[in-house]
Amino acid sequence: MTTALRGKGGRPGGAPTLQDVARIAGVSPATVSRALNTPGLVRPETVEQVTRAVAKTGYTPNLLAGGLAGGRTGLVAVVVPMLANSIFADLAQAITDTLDISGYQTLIGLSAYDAERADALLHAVVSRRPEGIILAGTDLSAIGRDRLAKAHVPVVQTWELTPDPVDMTVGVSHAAVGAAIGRHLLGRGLRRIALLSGGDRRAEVRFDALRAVLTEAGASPTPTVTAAGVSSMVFGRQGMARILDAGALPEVVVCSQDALAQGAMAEAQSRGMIIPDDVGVMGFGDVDFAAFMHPALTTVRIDRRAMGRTAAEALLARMRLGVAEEPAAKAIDVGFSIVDRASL
Amino acid sequence: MTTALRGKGGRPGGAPTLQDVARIAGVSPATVSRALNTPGLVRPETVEQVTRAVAKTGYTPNLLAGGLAGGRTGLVAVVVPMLANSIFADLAQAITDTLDISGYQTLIGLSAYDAERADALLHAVVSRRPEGIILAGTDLSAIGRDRLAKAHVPVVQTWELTPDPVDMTVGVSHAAVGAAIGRHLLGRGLRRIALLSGGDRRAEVRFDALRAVLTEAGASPTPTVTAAGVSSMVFGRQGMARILDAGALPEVVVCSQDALAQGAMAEAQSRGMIIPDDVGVMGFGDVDFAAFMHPALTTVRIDRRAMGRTAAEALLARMRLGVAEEPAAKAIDVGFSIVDRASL
DNA sequence: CTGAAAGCGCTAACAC
DNA sequence: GTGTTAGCGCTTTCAG
Repeated sequence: MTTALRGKGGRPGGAPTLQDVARIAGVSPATVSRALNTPGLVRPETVEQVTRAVAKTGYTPNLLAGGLAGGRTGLVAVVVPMLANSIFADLAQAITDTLDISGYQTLIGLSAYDAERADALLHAVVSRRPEGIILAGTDLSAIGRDRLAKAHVPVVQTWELTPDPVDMTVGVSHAAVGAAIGRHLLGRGLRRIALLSGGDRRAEVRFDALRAVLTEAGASPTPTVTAAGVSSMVFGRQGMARILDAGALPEVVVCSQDALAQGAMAEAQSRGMIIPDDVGVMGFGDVDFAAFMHPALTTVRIDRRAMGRTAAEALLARMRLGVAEEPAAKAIDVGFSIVDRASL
Repeated sequence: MTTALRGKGGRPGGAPTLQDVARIAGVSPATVSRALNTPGLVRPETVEQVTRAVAKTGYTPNLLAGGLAGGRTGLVAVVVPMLANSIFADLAQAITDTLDISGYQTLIGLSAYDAERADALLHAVVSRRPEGIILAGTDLSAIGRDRLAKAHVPVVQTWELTPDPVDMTVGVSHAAVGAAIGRHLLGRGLRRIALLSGGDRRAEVRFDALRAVLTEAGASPTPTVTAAGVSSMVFGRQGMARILDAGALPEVVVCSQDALAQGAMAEAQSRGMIIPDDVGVMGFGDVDFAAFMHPALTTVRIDRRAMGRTAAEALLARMRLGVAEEPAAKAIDVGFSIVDRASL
């Protein structure tokens, strides 16, 4: 198992070490370390010598050793369900970009919407001793929570505003979104409202809140069609077909994702219906994309890039503070907005 | 800077160590290490004792220390330009999933299509001593190549079939794609062909090859419109407008991405044109998505998931082989297919 | 099958 | 400013 990593001095096979650099620069290893990490504490000429020796040897620091010795790994772990979902790709991207500026590297783990996977992943992740952890859209089992707590590391849970965060949470309240959608539709005088759900837990939270608002206002019943599956657009189309075939044409179909809404619109249009005149469609997620696909689509806008940035910044602040301290804020609501281009 | 990572025994603050587990289990640290990593070499009862001690202490191995001592980090680095682009999100996802099965963790780095960023990133990445590196859609500068070579680690370059790979390459030949598109269109008797390019280098490679095929066949000139920008759909729409406004209606508009094609179709449709009767549109990339958006869209299908899997598997095989050996194959062409639903 | 000993490459007090 | 001295927590020969 003697890989290229191993080997003695630096000559045959093994990567050059701090020692090698020190020898060539004619200084002690400690000085090389300082010249590299805190050049302010070293005489400029010495730094220069070290720099030359580094160039000559092609030295690359070993952060495993550095992290072990110094207690700082420069690593932040980000756990998302999957990258193929643009929500999490955007979040991960924004988080990575933000952390990068502060010199942290991002270790991304994919939990696959699976609690067991998430637990195993958390174990693996904590083994790398990250200085902070961001969980996006990942529900935690009891043992997952426990692992995180034991890691003694700042944790930010994001996407959804978690009711009882392990440490901190940054996101939106999906119940608030649902209620806002309900009030918005009622405010427009709409009563016959159909729901098309992708079936994920957060969609249910939104729709529950939405139903509550409608019920309270005495609005007509709201049949819900659940269309879960791999391709949201395809299922959106099928779901819309079911709604339209069911008789009683709704004034508006509220979809739990923009992709679903797109499929729904495609189905309506293929039947010669005009949106929003014949039927309104409402989405959720990425307003820019959605609006482009159909200017008459109303949707809920959540700025994922901003959310990712906020989450990362909250984590960084917390890391500076130290885990022992109380965080400045346990929860940050980044909010949302309803973008209505249809005048439904 | 004494973080929670540091501290002595395991009592106040610091995470429990192998030592702690050993003490509680009443065995030596070496035995604990074996019980955890190579349980086959340890008496079952001993393993049991260790397992209990691990549970009792809530011990999580420190992979920094493990990697440093053992020379195996269990880490593979994946560098992609960005996650917000679904091509790379899909690739990264497939790679991560595949590596996960073999027990490797994925360190994802974002190069932002920027050679300088990529160089810095590579340095940071190599510092973590990954056992393998996958570069997806990332062009390498001379110094980037050098860093990689010096890392003495298996490297797979993917997405594009790199002409002169550092180590191995897995992907498609974009020149072959372009030529195939050309032959396909000519075969359908089409001559008035417009090109709508997103402006990236690989798109240019495809279009150069496409133009060459057309020219050789004596096909009519092919005006190219370049529409680069943040939102491909919006630019696709604008680009299509330019093409349509330019006069001479083409029989088909070839777009360098599906998103561009979508925008182009939206523009054509908004002008009351029927696709593909009035004008054909051809895309590139994600056939499922594209086909759904418009059944009359012809596109080039590249299976990113399969590509990611193949790249990861090639890397794993190479890692087993050892960097010293010659790889089984320096290049693997995963191919593509043209999906024509329009009968253009 | 298990223990003792020797590092892996680097940082961090301390001295000088 | 710079060198010396100890480890960080783990794996791994090498004995037994």
